[in-house]
Amino acid sequence: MPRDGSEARLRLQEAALELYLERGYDKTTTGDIAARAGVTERTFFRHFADKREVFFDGESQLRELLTDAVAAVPAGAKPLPTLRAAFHQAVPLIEHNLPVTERRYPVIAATPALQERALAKHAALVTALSDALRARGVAAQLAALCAQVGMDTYSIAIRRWGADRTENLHTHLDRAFTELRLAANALR
Amino acid sequence: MPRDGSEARLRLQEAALELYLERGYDKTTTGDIAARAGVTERTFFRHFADKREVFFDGESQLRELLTDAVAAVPAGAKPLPTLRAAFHQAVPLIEHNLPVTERRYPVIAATPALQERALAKHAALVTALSDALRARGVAAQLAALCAQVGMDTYSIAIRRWGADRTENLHTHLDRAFTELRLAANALR
DNA sequence: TACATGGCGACAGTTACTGACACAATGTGG
DNA sequence: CCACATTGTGTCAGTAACTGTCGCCATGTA
Repeated sequence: MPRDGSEARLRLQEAALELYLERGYDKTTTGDIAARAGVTERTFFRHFADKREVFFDGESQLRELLTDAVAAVPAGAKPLPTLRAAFHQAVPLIEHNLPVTERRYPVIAATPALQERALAKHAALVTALSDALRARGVAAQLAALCAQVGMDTYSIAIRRWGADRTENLHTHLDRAFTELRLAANALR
Repeated sequence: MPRDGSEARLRLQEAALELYLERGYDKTTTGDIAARAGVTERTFFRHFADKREVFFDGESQLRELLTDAVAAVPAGAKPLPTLRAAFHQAVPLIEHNLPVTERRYPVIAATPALQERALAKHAALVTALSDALRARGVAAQLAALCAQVGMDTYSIAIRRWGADRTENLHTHLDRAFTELRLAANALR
């Protein structure tokens, strides 16, 4: 029995993804996942809080990258341009994760329970970005609004990129933020 | 045994809210809720899909009101102004629901499982609004972006209103949308 | 070589949720 | 007024997600 449980953790994640793809989320039990990973069900729950959590990983990595990128933007930049710049910084990571993301996509699309968890992860990123903006001196209320709106624009750009890979993510990102500016300009 | 089960349904909702407030979400079982409502646990699951769903109701009412309001906005209006007008139409309903909303708030704030479900309800409203915008001829991609951003701005206005009741919801709504316009204008 | 640490298996237990069947109350057609 | 279908409910059995507890054993350290 290895002292380092990270190997078992990785096997569990891979086994879960495979089984969710093969049989669907609802028709695979946590016992199934554990068996394929070569551990017991109890060990599964030592590594992951629940059956949904095993599906989402590396989110902390993106959060750190984004908050660091926000902090690194030159002082004086406005909130939304700051976020847009941070999202551009994250493009390489997103591109690197694309193969895994593409495998996950059909599973999420098919199971509401995973969609809910994805929304929760999204919301966690929003609060992290809001905190990062406040650390730059942005007023709390404005930071919350911009973090939410910016994150949504970012998500939509990624979604569009996934559906139309003929243009790179940077282009989709700039286009989405431009659409946001134009749409918001129609207010008043 | 009454033929109309809507009474039992209402009792279950009230019982759930009371118990979640008294003991917390995690420490109340579905059997507890059913017992207080005077029915069996099986009947609970005939009325609600799961332990979280009993907490959220009347969401379909808001959805209908908002989509109808979007459809009623004069043709030619841009997406975000359309949504802002629809949100203003919904103010009386929100004000009317305030007592219930205030009771629910501390429970949601204390339990992640309910926060997730609340996010899912929010997302459902976003897609409903996106569809309503497309029905007005807005391009699909723009509709998705505006529905998301508009709904977020709406939610933030409601949150601010809840924390600062010295000004009415209409005022908070207009202020949030103005902040959105100004923040987005800084993009380029 | 003794000891502390930490990941793991084994096992029992709680609880959310589902399927199947029976019954009772109500609305409907004759 | 009497079949009869409909519908909400109770009962019971069963599955599966998750938790607490204990003991084992492999590894890192004195």
